[in-house]
Amino acid sequence: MAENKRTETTEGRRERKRRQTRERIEQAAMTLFLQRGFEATTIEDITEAADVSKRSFFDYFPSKEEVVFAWQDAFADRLMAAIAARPADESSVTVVEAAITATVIASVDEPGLALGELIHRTPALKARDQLKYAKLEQKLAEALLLRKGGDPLERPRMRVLAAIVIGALRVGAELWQQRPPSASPQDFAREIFADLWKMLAEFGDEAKTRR
Amino acid sequence: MAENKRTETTEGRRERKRRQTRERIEQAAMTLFLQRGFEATTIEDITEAADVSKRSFFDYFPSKEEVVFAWQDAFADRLMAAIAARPADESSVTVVEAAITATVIASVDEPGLALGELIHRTPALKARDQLKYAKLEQKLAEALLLRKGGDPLERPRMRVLAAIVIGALRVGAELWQQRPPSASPQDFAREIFADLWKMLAEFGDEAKTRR
DNA sequence: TACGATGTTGCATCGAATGCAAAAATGCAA
DNA sequence: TTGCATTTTTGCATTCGATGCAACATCGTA
Repeated sequence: MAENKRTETTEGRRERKRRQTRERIEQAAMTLFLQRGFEATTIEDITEAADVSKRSFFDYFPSKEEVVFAWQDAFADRLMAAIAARPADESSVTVVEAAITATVIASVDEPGLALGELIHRTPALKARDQLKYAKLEQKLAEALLLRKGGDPLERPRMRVLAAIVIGALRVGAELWQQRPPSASPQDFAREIFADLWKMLAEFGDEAKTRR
Repeated sequence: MAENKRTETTEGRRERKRRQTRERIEQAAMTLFLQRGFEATTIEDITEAADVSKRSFFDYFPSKEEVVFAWQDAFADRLMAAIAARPADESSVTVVEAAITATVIASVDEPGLALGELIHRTPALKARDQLKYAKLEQKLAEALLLRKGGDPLERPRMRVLAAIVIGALRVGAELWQQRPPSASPQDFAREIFADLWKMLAEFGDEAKTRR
């Protein structure tokens, strides 16, 4: 396996080389994917470009798709950390807005946001992408529930809140790609959330005063 | 190689046999999937059980996964129809609740709901499953937007509403599987939506009266 | 230095998926 | 019925992703 938690050992040449190789594979794969498409790139193309054996690829990544999504675990981890960092007495709504905004802003420069196009036009990747959102939603719900003391009655409620917010994140990500890079991510996030809460209130009222 | 002018005739034996074969493959595949798992079932297992050649499988389904999800197109179609059937002056909230409730009730007896377990424990299928929800969400948003006259300003709003409702549908589907079959689907759907709208109003208020 | 642990590679193999062309089944008309 | 065109089914070869295994290389350390 990849990362091994070695307590007192200095990172030797082994670990360094391994990390370098991993990065070389990742780099080569990304370049080729963006250049000629995901399906049109074979594992052999990648390993040749990265100068490793075809077999070694699977020592670093469990599948071709995982290369594309490897970076995305970082986002989920950051989000969890951002949630944990909020004061305990804040409302769920406030927590989730602050945490997501902070995480998005911290991740907006990362590579991977450029992959949106590639993912969008590759069915297999699109499916995997949605799965990522689902996992994120699950984690978010769990983290929010934890703040509520793990009360089982709050569970569906937090699941729905997570679904709403991640849904907004997805829609927001789409809108972001269509906007020229003029607007700052801060303002954009603020606006998205303001709209979201307003909509929620409106939909709630609409349902309340109906019939 | 002239164009055939009389192809629009009645359904002959050809079409009938083809549909029968398709159903035979589907049936065999489902049985084997539920019996020994998705990955553990090869195409050859299926085609042997269905008594067709291995090659013919791909004449009927583009991939192994598609067999599992073939039935799900029907749900989306029904939902679209249910939306179209609502009076034009109803609010989006009312429309979406009525349409989804009707569609779920009409589909609750179908095979495929039994597949939840299988899908849940097969990563490849889980990804595909999420993609299905994404497509459904997209379609729902489009249908809702159409009722608003296609006003581009309403677009993000309807996208978010669709995300919320489909999110609730996902959570609801999970909860449904955990409930004993004592409660009727009608009551269950009513309860889910009542909770949903209440939550929306609460989250909206929470955001409004904050800071 | 020598030994054990870890990393890398080649090789064989399986299974999904596609292209192609021969063979079989079907529909149709004379 | 028979002959012919169209569609369907099948077998075969091939590509590619993925896995298991064993030989080989590299590295850290006793």
